[in-house]
Amino acid sequence: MNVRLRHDAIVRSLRRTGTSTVADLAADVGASRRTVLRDISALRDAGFVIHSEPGRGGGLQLDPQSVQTTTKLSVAEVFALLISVASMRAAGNLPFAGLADAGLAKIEKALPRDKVRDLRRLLDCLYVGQLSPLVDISDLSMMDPALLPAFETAFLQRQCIGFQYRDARGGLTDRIVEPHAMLILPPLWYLVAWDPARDDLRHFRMDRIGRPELVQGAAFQRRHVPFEDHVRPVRDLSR
Amino acid sequence: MNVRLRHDAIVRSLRRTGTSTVADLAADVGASRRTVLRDISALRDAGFVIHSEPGRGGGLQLDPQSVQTTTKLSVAEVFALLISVASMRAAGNLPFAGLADAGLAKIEKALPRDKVRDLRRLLDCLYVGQLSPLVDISDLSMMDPALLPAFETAFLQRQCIGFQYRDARGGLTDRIVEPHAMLILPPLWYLVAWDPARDDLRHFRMDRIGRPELVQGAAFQRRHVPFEDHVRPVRDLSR
DNA sequence: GCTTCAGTGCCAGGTTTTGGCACCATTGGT
DNA sequence: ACCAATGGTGCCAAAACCTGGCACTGAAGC
Repeated sequence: MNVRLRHDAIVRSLRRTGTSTVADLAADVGASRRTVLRDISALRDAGFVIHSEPGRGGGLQLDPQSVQTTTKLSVAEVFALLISVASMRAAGNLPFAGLADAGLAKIEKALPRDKVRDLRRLLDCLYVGQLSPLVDISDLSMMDPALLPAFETAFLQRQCIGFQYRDARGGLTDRIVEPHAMLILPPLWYLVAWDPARDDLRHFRMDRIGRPELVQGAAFQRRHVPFEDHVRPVRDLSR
Repeated sequence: MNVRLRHDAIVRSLRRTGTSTVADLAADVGASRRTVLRDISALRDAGFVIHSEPGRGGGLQLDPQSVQTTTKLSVAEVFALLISVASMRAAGNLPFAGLADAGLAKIEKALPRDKVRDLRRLLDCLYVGQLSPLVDISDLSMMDPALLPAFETAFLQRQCIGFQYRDARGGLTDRIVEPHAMLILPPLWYLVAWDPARDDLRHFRMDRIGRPELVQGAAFQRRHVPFEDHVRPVRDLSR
């Protein structure tokens, strides 16, 4: 097992159990006691605060304060993984097509250890919160995943996208918009997009969007306009 | 020298010199030609586009675009991850926690088939796009990262958070709100939060928020209200 | 005094990384 | 046509690193 993954596993285990002994951890992550001790030492070097108590009833305990750091680290790891997926996708063709067994094996081996620091820096800056306890992410009834690839392409290539939209009153309209962002407010997803026809920034509920398709050759009209101009209308949101 | 550091060094060197040969790189980072070639291969797997030209006057060249592309994709996927990790962190034991853990562990092992499907589904479902070409992620002038930890805690622990807010007209008000989500619409960040005092959902520009602090003991008033109720006002956004 | 625990030092075995080598393909110059 | 410079690959042995076992110490509780 990879060192980094094992470190993560240890941190997760500690967070889950609260307190556990080195021997338990070793059994948990499938490594020897000695190795776990080395890992603990490394984690401490990396900034994790891990309390230890010798003697009967003792054990290791991860300082809850440092859990933030913990999460960042593991996020960084997963993120690294996604980057590799992304690169595979870029190299290949279809969205996530590369996620075959071979691809995953490749992820495991080939790369992204060198990316991790960059990622961590990114993650320090990029953050999102959500009202998690109220949300079951696995309930995606409000969002049809099949829609996403088209939007992904539109976002990344600054292409306009057309779709049918059913508004709050049930009326159907055809839209061609420049997609800017997703607002994820579980369980609802909103597309934040500029509607050139209405010269306004609109929010579309993703679950009301149907039959999206890229508008070939229709790049953003505002391509060369400074972004500030683009975003200005949004100020309305902030009241 | 560490692999990761060497990869970094190679990328830096390539960026600095524009074009250089494998032999030069080897001398630069203090490794053998063979090792540098291996590193180049790894970097390519990781998504760096490195052009190469054999023959006299040839050499390696790092495609400046490719670095951006990598970043763009990463940003898109960070969101997805943060969401899953957020839920993982909060729930600790619910669906996604298992999936994330399993995903990582399996990858490490060379993966059972059935989890691959789950993982793919996870990746398919969690997604976000952004108008990347217009955005320089490193420009965070509009957002003070120092603010984030407090908000993270507030999100995750459903604690109210208080801050000073300078509204569009420059007036200062003190707010105590229940934070729901971040809307990231580069370069602006918005906090989407319920303001109990005004009984309304508001959008706050993060760059107008000052001196945030958790309101100890002030959990969300609406803690046990079904999420739908909570989110209903947002429908306004979708027009 | 015994047991349970964290922690350290050491070493043999195993795994991974590295460097050297031979070799091929391509390119531009002579 | 030939040569030198350059990227790229396969192979292998040596070097470096990681791991697990072992013996040990010290602290805490019973």
